[in-house]
Amino acid sequence: MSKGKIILHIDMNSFYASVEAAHQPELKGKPIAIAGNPEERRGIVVTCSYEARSKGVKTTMQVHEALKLCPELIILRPDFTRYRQASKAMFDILRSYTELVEPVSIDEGYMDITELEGNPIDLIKEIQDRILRELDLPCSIGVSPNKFLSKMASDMKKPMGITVIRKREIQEKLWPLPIREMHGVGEKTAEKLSSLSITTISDLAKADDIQLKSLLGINGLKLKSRANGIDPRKVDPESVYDFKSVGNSTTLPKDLTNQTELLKIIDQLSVKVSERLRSKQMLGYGLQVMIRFKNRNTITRSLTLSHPLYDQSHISEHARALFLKHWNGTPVRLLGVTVQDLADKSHAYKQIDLFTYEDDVKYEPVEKVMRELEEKHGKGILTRGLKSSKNHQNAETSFSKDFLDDHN
DNA sequence: TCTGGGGTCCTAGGACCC
DNA sequence: TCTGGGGTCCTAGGACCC
Repeated sequence: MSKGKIILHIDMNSFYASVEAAHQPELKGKPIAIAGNPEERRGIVVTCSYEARSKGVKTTMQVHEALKLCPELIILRPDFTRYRQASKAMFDILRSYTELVEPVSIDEGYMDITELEGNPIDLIKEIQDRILRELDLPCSIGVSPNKFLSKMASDMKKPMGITVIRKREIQEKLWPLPIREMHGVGEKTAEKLSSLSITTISDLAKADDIQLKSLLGINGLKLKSRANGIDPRKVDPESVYDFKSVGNSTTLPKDLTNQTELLKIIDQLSVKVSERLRSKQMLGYGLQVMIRFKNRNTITRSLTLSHPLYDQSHISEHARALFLKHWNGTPVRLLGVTVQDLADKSHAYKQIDLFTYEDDVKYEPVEKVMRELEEKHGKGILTRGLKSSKNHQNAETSFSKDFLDDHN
C-alpha cells in the first residue's frame, strides 16, 4: 500500500477567464468568455467565467449560441502567452514547497507533500491563499492518498475549494457519484457500462471482474480498482518533458477542394510543427496526416521512417505525399500534420551525421505521385503551391504539455 | 448551418520472423 | 506436407482528457 501518502491535485478555476480578470480587474464579477473568432466556424467558447456559466454558457458552445443565452457576455480572444506566464508563476509557487510537482496541463497539476513538515491542511490553505494573493487566481485543491482520488476531490468544490478524501471516506464521498463523472469514463464507456446496469461509481466498484473485462478489456479492471480508491501512479515531475508527438491541425475557414490551396495548408502546418520540434530540440521517426472531410469523417494516415524527421522541407514533403496518396478529392474541412515517435535531438544527431539525407520512404516521391495524378486526371489540377509560409509566428495554441516550451 | 486544437493511451489486424 | 505458438513492428482507428 502507498502508506499515508498525501497527494494534491491543484485545479485552476476557469483558468483563462480568471487570468483575463486578474489582468483587467474591471472584468471581475462579469460574464466573460474566451472564444475564437465568432465569424468563423472555429469560434467556440474555450472557457468562461462562473458568471457566464450561471447563464448556461458552456465550453465548446458556439459564440452565437452563448450570446443568445447571455447577451451581455464579454467575448475575449485567447492570449496564450499570458496564460503560459500565469501557469509558470503558479507552478513556481507549488515548486517553492517541493520538487515533487507534476504539471498535467496548463492549468492543473499534482503535488506530493508527504514529506513536508507541519499540518497538511494549513499548508494547503497557504498554497491556495498564495496563488490567490500573489497571482489573483482562484484554484481548487483535492487532497487524498493518490492521484485519482485527489483529481476527483478537486472537482467537488469550485471555486476555491479544498476537498479531502480519506480512504475511509470513499464510500461516502466517491461512490454516490454518477459513473460519467469518474475521471477516465467518457460517453462511450458510460454507455457500455449501463448495459451492465452500472450507473454510479459504487456500481463499478462492486462489478464483476469477468463481465467488466469482456466489456472494456483491461481498462475495465483498472477503472474498477480506481473506483475502489486504488491508484499506484506516482507523482512524476519528469513526465512533462516526455513528449510522444507534436502536431498541428486546423479547421479551414471553409471546406476546400482546391489541391494547391490544400497543399499550402499542409506546408503551413509543417512549418509550425518543425518550429515546435526545434524549440524542443527533438526529432521524430513517424509522420501522420489527418484529413477531416466535409461530412466530418476523419481519417489518419501515417508512416514510419528509418531516418528521423525534423526540418520543415522534409516534413512538408512527406506530409504532402501522404496527403496526395490518400485524399479522395472531396471537400476537406480539417487538415493536420503530426510528427511522432519523438527522440531527443542530442541523442540522435550523431546517428544522423552518419548518412546523408535521402528519401527512403516506402512510397514514391511527391513529384512522381503528382505526375501520376496528372496523367490520370489531366493537366491543370496540379500545380505546386509552395513558398507561402510566412505568417506562422503566432503563439502556440496548445492546451497540453506545450505550455512549458516556447521561451519567447 | 453539429463541435476547436492539443495531446495520450489502447486495441486489433496484418506482415514478418523464429 | 496446410500447420503450432510466440513475439515484434506497423498502421488505422477509437476513447478520453483539458
